[in-house]
Amino acid sequence: MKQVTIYDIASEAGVSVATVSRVLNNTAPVKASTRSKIMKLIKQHQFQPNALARSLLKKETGTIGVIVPDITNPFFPEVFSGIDHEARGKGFTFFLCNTHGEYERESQYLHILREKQVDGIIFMGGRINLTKCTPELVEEVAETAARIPLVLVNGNLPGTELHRVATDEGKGAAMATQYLIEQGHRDIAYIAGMSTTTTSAQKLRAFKRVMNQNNLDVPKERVLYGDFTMEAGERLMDEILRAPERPTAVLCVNDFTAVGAIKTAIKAGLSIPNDMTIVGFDDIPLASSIFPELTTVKQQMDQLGSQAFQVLHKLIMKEKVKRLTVIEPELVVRESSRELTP
Amino acid sequence: MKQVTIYDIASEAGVSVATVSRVLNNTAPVKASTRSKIMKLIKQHQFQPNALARSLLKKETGTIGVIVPDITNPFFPEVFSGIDHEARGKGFTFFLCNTHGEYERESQYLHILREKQVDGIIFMGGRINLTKCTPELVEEVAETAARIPLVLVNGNLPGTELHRVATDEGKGAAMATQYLIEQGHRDIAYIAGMSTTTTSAQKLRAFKRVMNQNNLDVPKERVLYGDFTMEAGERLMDEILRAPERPTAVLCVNDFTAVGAIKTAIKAGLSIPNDMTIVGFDDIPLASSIFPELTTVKQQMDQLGSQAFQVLHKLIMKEKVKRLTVIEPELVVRESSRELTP
DNA sequence: ATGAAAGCGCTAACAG
DNA sequence: CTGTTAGCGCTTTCAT
Repeated sequence: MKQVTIYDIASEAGVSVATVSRVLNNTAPVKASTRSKIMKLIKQHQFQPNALARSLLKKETGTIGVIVPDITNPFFPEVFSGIDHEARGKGFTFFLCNTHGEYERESQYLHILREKQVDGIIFMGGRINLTKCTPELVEEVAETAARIPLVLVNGNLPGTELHRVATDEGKGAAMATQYLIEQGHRDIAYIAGMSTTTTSAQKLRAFKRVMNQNNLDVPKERVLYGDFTMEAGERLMDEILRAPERPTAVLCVNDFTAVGAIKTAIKAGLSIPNDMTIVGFDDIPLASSIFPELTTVKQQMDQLGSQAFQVLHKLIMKEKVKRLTVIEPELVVRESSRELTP
Repeated sequence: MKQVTIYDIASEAGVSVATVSRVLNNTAPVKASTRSKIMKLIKQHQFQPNALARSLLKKETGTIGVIVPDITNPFFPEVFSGIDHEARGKGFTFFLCNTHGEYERESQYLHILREKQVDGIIFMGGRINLTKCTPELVEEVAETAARIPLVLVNGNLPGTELHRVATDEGKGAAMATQYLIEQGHRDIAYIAGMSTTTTSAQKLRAFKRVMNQNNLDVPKERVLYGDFTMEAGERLMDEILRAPERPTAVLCVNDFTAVGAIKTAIKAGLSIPNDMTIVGFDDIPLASSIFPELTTVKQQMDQLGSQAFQVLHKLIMKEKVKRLTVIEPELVVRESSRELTP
């Protein structure tokens, strides 16, 4: 089926393409009679202007690229939803770029998005979460950002001046640790993620700091490294339970890990929170779906998304924006934690 | 920063744009020396061809629209992931269109995707899951499909001949029901979704059929209607528990509902599966995250996605494809169900 | 092996 | 109020 163009409409209406364009965009007054004649033809032929042609000319596509490491991880759909919600009505459409955390794919997408002339890019996960990222990987993003508005979500690329919006994860971990201590816990373990990852490292640092401030020691064996998955949580909790002394509380780098930890603990015959307090991080929907409901540090994913879009939008509009937008974490006490009564 | 074009490269290299285009696309032999000269310029200026211009000409964008009702529902990211996985390497990029199940937004996106000249559309949720959909809503999709390859996932629009890939949900429900009966259950309740929805109605029909085939009655009060959410599951289980007689098993329209049901049951002091068997549907990751792990009917979401893409791709390539692709459901027995021993 | 030129479908001056 | 025309950046004959 051949695409009908503005020319077809114009000639059939006996006017010029300019006139049709005018009624399409309401960009100049058109005599009511010709306008309605054109409108009728448009309806009749189901004419829809070709956005490519328009974008080519206007140098804007109304399209934004969203790069995520894994759309299957509920964290990202929540953020996406926040972006979408905020953008709704502003007429943007989103390319969803799933990278599986592979830097190679991130590079590809950065490339593709530029070719496709997106108006902006929101970048999450992968290389921007590394404690040390290679100069080439950094440079690539910086170069893209020099041409296209770009904002980093929950990440950073030291040495660059990129715009970013991020949860204060250190603060969140500190809050959780403080809470645990106030509840009487002294022997607390931390189940971390990969140590190469800022999201894990920041929390660990905050955890240790607060412990030390309270004159509590963090022996080496109380920090276990996993990979953010439920399986890691299961495995590491198993390790914890196998040790001669068992901590009274376990702080986890994220909710998945915490859920895995809880499962293993329960299967081992413990009662949560009676025998052990377990705290997560993120507050993904899963956290409140399990039983016992998880005490966790909430990242406001929707806020992360909507703020990211707001910043990006200002960048696109060439308005002034501050470099860093911080989203406050929030401790959500539910059922997996309790006060330690000796 | 002004975009550098093929003209800039051409003039700087002292050749015509045609030659540059040829090295870009490897579409005709170019003398090695000029080729490398051009290549160097391309690297140097970080030149990237404008995909809009190319697409305008070629009439293909390498872009596909994916319409989902709610990206926050883990079912859809799983399907998306399947699509993405299958499409990887074929060089497609995806517009993710989140409709919140609003028909109005579905219409908008159908419109937008056409304007943006996507090569194809994958449609899930919303109007295609209605037991009766208004003719206008049907027509709109049919009209789009007449111009752009389109496939329906887990849905249908009676009266049209659209391509679709879908799980045999009726069969899944039948399998689950049969399993329950074989396990000795006689008094089984079904927690449904909205009755206006095919995904709920099909399962209910299958449930009743299998019950009847086994000479079992399904009294009215054993079918409860909710809205697919965890809250509905909680509320309806509450209702079930409040009644004088309690079923020995509950079949749920989806996993969310089942999880809600389990939570309420546990809070009411029941032990699952000892006091009651609960079965879900879908097998989203949540199903195996909770404790006890959920017995459920697995929809192979990744298959749904990859098959949908395969069908769409053939449609795009104008190859022959069969109208309907069925994905087989699979009963996954885990911990929330048990044999009824009198 | 390379260049000239004609569009792809649309918008935006510029002229009436 | 409306038409003419020059591109937007690229690909693709058709020549050379």
